[in-house]
Order: sequence, then C-alpha cells, then structure tokens
Amino acid sequence: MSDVIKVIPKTDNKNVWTIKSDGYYSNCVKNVMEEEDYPDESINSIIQNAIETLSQCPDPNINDESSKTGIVIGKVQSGKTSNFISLIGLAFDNGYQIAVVLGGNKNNLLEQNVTRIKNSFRVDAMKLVILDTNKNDDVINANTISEFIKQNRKIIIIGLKHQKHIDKMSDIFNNYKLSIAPTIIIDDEGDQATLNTKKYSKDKKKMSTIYESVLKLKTRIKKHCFISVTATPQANILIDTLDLLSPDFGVLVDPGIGYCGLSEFHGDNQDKYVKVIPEDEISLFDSCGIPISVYEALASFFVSNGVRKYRGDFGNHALLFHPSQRKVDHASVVEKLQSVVDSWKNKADCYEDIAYQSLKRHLVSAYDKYKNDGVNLPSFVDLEEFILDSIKFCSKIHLTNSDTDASKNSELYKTNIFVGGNMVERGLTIKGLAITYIIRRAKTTSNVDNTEQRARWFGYKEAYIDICRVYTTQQIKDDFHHIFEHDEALWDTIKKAEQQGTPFKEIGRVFKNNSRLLRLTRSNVARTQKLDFDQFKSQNSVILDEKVAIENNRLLEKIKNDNKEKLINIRYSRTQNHLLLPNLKFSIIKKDLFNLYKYPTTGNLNKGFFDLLEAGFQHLKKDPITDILWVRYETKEERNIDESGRMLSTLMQGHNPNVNSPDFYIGDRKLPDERADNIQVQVHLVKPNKIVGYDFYLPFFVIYLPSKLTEALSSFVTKGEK
DNA sequence: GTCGCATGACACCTTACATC
DNA sequence: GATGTAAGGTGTCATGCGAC
Repeated sequence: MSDVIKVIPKTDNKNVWTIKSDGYYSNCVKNVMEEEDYPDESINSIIQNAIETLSQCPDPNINDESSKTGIVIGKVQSGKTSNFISLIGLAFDNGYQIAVVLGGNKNNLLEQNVTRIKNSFRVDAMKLVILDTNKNDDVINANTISEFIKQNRKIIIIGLKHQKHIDKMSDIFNNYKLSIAPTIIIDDEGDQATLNTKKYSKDKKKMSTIYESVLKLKTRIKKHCFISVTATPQANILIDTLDLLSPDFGVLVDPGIGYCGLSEFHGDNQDKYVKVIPEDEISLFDSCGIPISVYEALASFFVSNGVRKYRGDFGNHALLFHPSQRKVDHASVVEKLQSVVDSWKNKADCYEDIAYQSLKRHLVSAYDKYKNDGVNLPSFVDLEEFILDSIKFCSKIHLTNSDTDASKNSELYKTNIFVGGNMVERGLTIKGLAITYIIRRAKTTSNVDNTEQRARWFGYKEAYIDICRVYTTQQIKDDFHHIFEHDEALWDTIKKAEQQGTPFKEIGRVFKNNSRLLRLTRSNVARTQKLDFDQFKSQNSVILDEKVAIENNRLLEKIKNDNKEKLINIRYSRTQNHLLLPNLKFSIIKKDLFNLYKYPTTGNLNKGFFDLLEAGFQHLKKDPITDILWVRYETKEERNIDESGRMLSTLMQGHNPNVNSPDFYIGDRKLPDERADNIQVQVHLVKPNKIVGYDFYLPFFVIYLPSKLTEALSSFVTKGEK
C-alpha cells in the first residue's frame, strides 16, 4: 500500500485532500490487528475502508468551519468496531485532534467499546489520552483537555448515549480553542437513541433529549465529521434529508472472510440452520413442563460442543435463550433450564447407570439431526466422551439483564448458557455463540432494524457454521428471510449509487419489504409508505407559461427527431390520429425527458414521481420498454385549465361506442391495450379554452404502467410523506 | 357494512442515574 | 440497596379512513 494517497472523492471534487496512510496511530492499530492474527486481507480492507471514509470528511488542515455527516454501514456482528478504531487512528495521523465516541446507550456496550479502544491503541500515554465519561469525569473539562492538546497529545473521549454524558462532552467545546480543534465524532449504533424519536410527537417538544444533546454537540464543534456506524441504517436513510443527522455520504463495509450472516443463515440454506418450533408445543412460559424443542436445543448445544472438541477446536461455545423482554420470564426460563442441565450433569457423571439412557436418547437424536443435515461427523461412540465432557464443564445458566450481569462469570467457563432480553440485543458479542433459541416477537408488526439487531448468532463462524443452529418460531424464521431479501436490495442500491456517483442524499429512498408484518423502522422516528402506483397517472397541473411550454415541447420534439425512422402513424378515425414512438428504454426517456421537463410545484406529477419509479425498476433489475404516444398530435386538444395551471377537465378522452360511426373510437384508456406489457407515455398537447391570452399548447403526460409492474413495485416501500 | 391499514393514546417494560 | 424519575422501546386498543 502506498504511504500517501491522493484522494479524489467520488461525489464532490471541490474537496480533494491528501491522506497519509502509514502514520504513527494507524500503524499502532495495524500492529495490534496483526498481533491478534487478523488475516492480512481483512487488515487491508479495514484500512481501505477507513481511507475511503476519511476522504469524505472535511480536510482538517484547512482553517475553516465545516462539518459533514456520514454513515458507515456494516453487517450485524461483522466487526464494525475495528473499522471505526482504524478510522480514528487514520484521522489522528492526518490532522484530527479529538475523537468523541458515542459508545452505546447501555453501560455494557460502553464498557465493551472502552476495552476495545484501549486494547487497539497500545500507545504511549504522552501521545494519546483515552477517557470515558463513567470513569474520568473529573478530567473531562475544557482546562485539562486544552492542556493535553497543548502537550501535543491526541484525545479520545468515549461517552454513554445519555443526556448528561453527551452534555458533559459538549461542555468542553465551549472553549474557543477546543471548538476549532478538528474532531471526529463516532456514533456507534447510530440508528439507536441518537435520532429524533419525537419527530411525530404532538407534544410541544419536537426534539427527543438525546437528539437535542447530539445536535448541541455538533453545533459546538466548528470543524467536525459526524460518523454514524450501524448495520441497520434504515432509520438514518429514511429520515428527512434536511435533518442534521441525515448522512451526506455513506460507506459500505463488506464483512471480512469467514463472516456468516443473513445470507448464510436465512438465505437458500435457511432450512438447515433454522429449526422451527412446532406451534402445538407447550409454551416455555407455562407454569409447568418444558417444551421438547428446549431439550432439542440443549442436546444440539452439547453435541455440537463435542463435535468441535473432537475436531480440536476448544474455543468458547455458547447457547443463548432470548424468550422475551420481560425479566420475570427470564427468571422462570433460567429456573427451568437449570433444572434440566443439573439433571443432565448428574446423568453424565454416571453414564454407566441406567438413568443415562434418557439423556443419551436426546443426544443421539440431536446427533442424527446433524447427520441428516449433511454434517460430516464421526460415529456417536467416538464423540460421546467429548459431549459428556461439555455437559460436565457447562456453566450455570447466566441470567443477563439489568439485575444480573453474567459477563464476568462467563469468563470462568468455555461452555456457557445465557438467558436474556434487552441486554443481549444490539451491540453485544457473545463469544462462540453456536445455538440460539429465540421466541421473542411483537404480536403484530415488528421493526426490521430491531429484529435484525437481535441476530447475535451472526459473526465470524466459518470454522463451525455447520453445527450452528437457530431454534425459533415460523414467524421469526419468515421475518429473517424477508430481512435477508430487504438487506440484499438495500446494499445493492447503495453500491449502485456509489458506482454511478450519485450523492448519498439523492439515492432513491426505495426499499424492499415483502412482509405485511414488518415495518422498516420505528414509526416514531421515520415512516414509510407502500410504493403504490396506479395503472394510469394523468397529469393534473402545468406551469402556465409560454416560455416553459416551448422548452417542454422542444424536449419532446428532439426525441421525435432523434427517432424519426421509428415513428408510426396510427389512425383510429377521422379525428383520432396518433403518433407512436415504440420500444424506447425507460431509463433513456427518464434521462432525456422526465429529468429535464419543467413541472409545477403543485400537482400529481413531478420529477420525484419518476425518480421513485426509476428506483423501483432498479430494484427489480428492469429497464422496461416504454412507448411514447402523441395523442391527436395534429388536431391537438383544448381543456378547461385555470390560471394557476390546474386542469379542471378530464385529460383523457372517453370512447365513442358507436361501431358504425366513422368517429368510432376505443377511448384513450384503451390505447395501451395492444402493447399492454409496455409502459405508455401519452403526450397530450392542450390549450386552455376558458381563459384569454394563452394561445399556445402545453404538453401534458398520461403515464400507463402495466399491472405486472405495479404489482411487482408494491413489494417496496419508500419514505412516508407525513 | 366489512376489511385492511395507519395512527395516536396509553400502559408497561427496561435501563440508567440521582438520592437517600 | 431501595426508591423515584427520565428516557427509550414495545404492545394493545380505539379510532378513522379509503377501497370494495
């Protein structure tokens, strides 16, 4: 890799600056990754991502006030932390002085981040100061930080996403010198808690507390780049592009080699990895009895641990139960699981005893299921000793919620069972998670982002993916398959926009969502609506201005002239004489006509309509054949249009049913029938007939969409208008 | 009138934190 | 450690709207 990289950002050529990629801090981070045996390829890709991200941040060496907002999009459990740590190192080497990390809204997440950041920058304290709002309260003030800066030390402050913590960090930037120090702000899990949850509130307060605090932080720091880091960017992309947290740029971070996520677990092989809990089973929450599926999950957990040990893999092995968000449920599940594990431990201890047979049946059944799934296994007899060992050395059931934090106890074991709710969601990594039992789901509509973040079973599991399993309900299995399709399409859209150089804010906000029981994100943060196109869209308003009419007509004439040889005259009657230009590509007409046409600010047709349509077609990977039809192009038309340009009559002409009449006519709505699989753009040249002084013809559009297309488009959603 | 859907009000759960 | 408060998230229910 070259040492100095001249960066030419993809979308904004005013902002060219040079990035040095082998400075002191970057090398520290890189060395630690090497020590921790990251594959070379992964290290290079992490550094490349950091360069790409930093290149879109403001140049810290220019003395001006500027700020930008970006989003770094990764995959759940794909190691986004390494990426933003590298970014901080690179930013320091290139002139940034301070890094503020909003490290999650729970203490366990903050702690996880603090530990990771400290481990990644094993540098001289005289070069870098790492502080966190929980432990260094007395140092986080303008005076002390200014002194550190004077001593030429870089600063990282990691804070909890809570009002007081953020305000504490904000306060130091009241100091003028600090306020102009180039600062990079990392918002970890940036779709959670930071965005405005009061956007649609009827209260007087239109800003949620954390959002308000973050905006204050942003305003205080005169030169900064604010980077949201998340695997579920739906909310960030769906909020108003005028919102200060709406990203100006986005960077996709492909997961490294060996990552197993949505496509492995919930794509074509979902039946192998996801086991559906039968609906007629007794509930885990019943006062007595334990569902068969729980025994199955436990047995597959111990068998799979035995398999890994047999293969020489003695790493951590974990089982997670996520039954519900309620603490009372966790307690009852812990009790049930503990009773089973205790009894299995007793049986495993005396495996020659007849009592062992009942345990053995469970284990053999789990073994057979793995065999049936095509997992390469030795004989059960060869595995048995390893399996029983796993049972004997298994931890107590770790309750993981606000009452009890199991993380410390789990370090004492290699084989761990966890039970939790909200504390085992987003952000948290459970080492060696192989089996998950999850039945938590809203009774009605679930959010895609929240649901996806519960997938703690994703991660770098290539070495033992064959034995990983998820036990869940049919509904949750379906949810994840829909999310898999949604996520693929989302990445595709952003990648394509990147290749085409489309600025992030201009990417069509169209997303795939094929499930009626899923919405993309919380409705208090951002709303969506179905991509619902009618068969016909008849333009109901124009700019009533002769110059505009001439310009719009010129666009149409140019298309006509460029395709002279393809024009076909279609005569239905004496007065119904149309001109057809068949078989154009939608994308071409979009570029040459709809992008340039001048639309009124009111009315039902504007560039946004065609942008949405185009984004929808891109998702469908289609560029539909489109015909242009100049309707009654010689005689033209007159309609009742008011002075504001609003069409008061019906634009489309009805049929003349008299078959014997020389004026028999099928009607404008039937014109697409013979070529019903194509889009038809009808051009109606219309003059106002009730107001004087407007003696010119204005082109109005009628857009016909084939039902196949409108149906296919209805599986997508876009930003809500309200 | 029925159905599906969006929306808002409200209650409850979970978490963090301040106070005693 | 117990208690109360603030904040964010989830779930349920009533209501209203438009399509049929």
